[in-house]
Amino acid sequence: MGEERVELLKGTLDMLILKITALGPIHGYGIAQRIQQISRDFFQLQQGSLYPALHRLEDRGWLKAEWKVTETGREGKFYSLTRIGRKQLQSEVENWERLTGAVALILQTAE
Amino acid sequence: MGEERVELLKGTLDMLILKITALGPIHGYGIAQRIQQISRDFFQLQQGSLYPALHRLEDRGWLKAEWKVTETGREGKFYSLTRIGRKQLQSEVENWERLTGAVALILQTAE
DNA sequence: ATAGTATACCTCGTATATCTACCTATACTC
DNA sequence: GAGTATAGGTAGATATACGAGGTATACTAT
Repeated sequence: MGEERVELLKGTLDMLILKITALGPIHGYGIAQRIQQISRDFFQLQQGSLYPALHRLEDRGWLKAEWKVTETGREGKFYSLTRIGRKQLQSEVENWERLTGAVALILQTAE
Repeated sequence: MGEERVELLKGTLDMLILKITALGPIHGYGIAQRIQQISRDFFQLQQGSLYPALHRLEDRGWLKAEWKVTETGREGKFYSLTRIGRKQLQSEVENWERLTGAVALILQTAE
C-alpha cells in the first residue's frame, strides 16, 4: 500500500493549529481530524505531537481552552484563538511565505 | 535597522546544501555564501549549523569531500554530490513540494 | 610591524519540537 | 462482551539548528 510516513517540518505545527482554531472553537481531537481532512490525508497528526503543542500554545497565551460537551455527547476541551494568538498566526504565516519564497529561489537555480 | 532573525525550518537545511552542491563542487564556506546570495540575504547560515550538516551528509554518502586550493589560494574542503546524493535531493524536493502544497491547502481555507 | 577583517575549518552544549509508545476513559456497534 | 472510535493525556528518545567558542591563514590599512 502507499504507506507514506510524512513528518511535519518542525516549526509548522503551531501555525497549522492556530489556523484551524481561527475557523472557530474546536477541541483537540477535532483539530487533528480537520488538519488531516483539509490536507487530503497528507498530514496525519499524532496525539503525541498534538497535545503537547496545544498546551504550549495555551501557555503562551495564543489559545484559550474551555471544557464543553461535543456533538457526540462527550467532554472535550475546546480551544479558541486569543487576540494575541491571531497576531501570532498572522506573523507566522508571513514568515512562512517569505521562507518558502527564499527556498524556492534556491530550488529554482538552474543546474 | 531591519534586523530580522531568520531561522531555518528544521529539515530544510540538508535539501538546500544538496541543491547548492548539485551546481558543482564547492567548499563549505562557499555554500553558506551562495545560500545567502541566492536567497537575497534572507538565510544567513551559521557555521554551527553548516559544518555539522556537511559531516552528516558526507557520513550518509550523499556528499563526498576533497581538499583543494580555492581561487584565493587557501585550503578548502570541496564537496560534490554523489549519485545517491542526487537521488536523495530529488526525493527531498518532491517531499518539500507535496508538504508545502498541503500546508497551502490549510492556509487557504477561508475564515 | 601590527592590527583588523575576511576567509576557511571545526567542536561543544543547549533548546526545541516531533515522534513512538504507552496510558485512561466513555460511547457505540457487532 | 469484544472491538472500534472518540477524547484526553504523559514519558522518553531522537534529531537538528543555534549560539558561543576555538584555530589558522591571507590580505589591507595604518
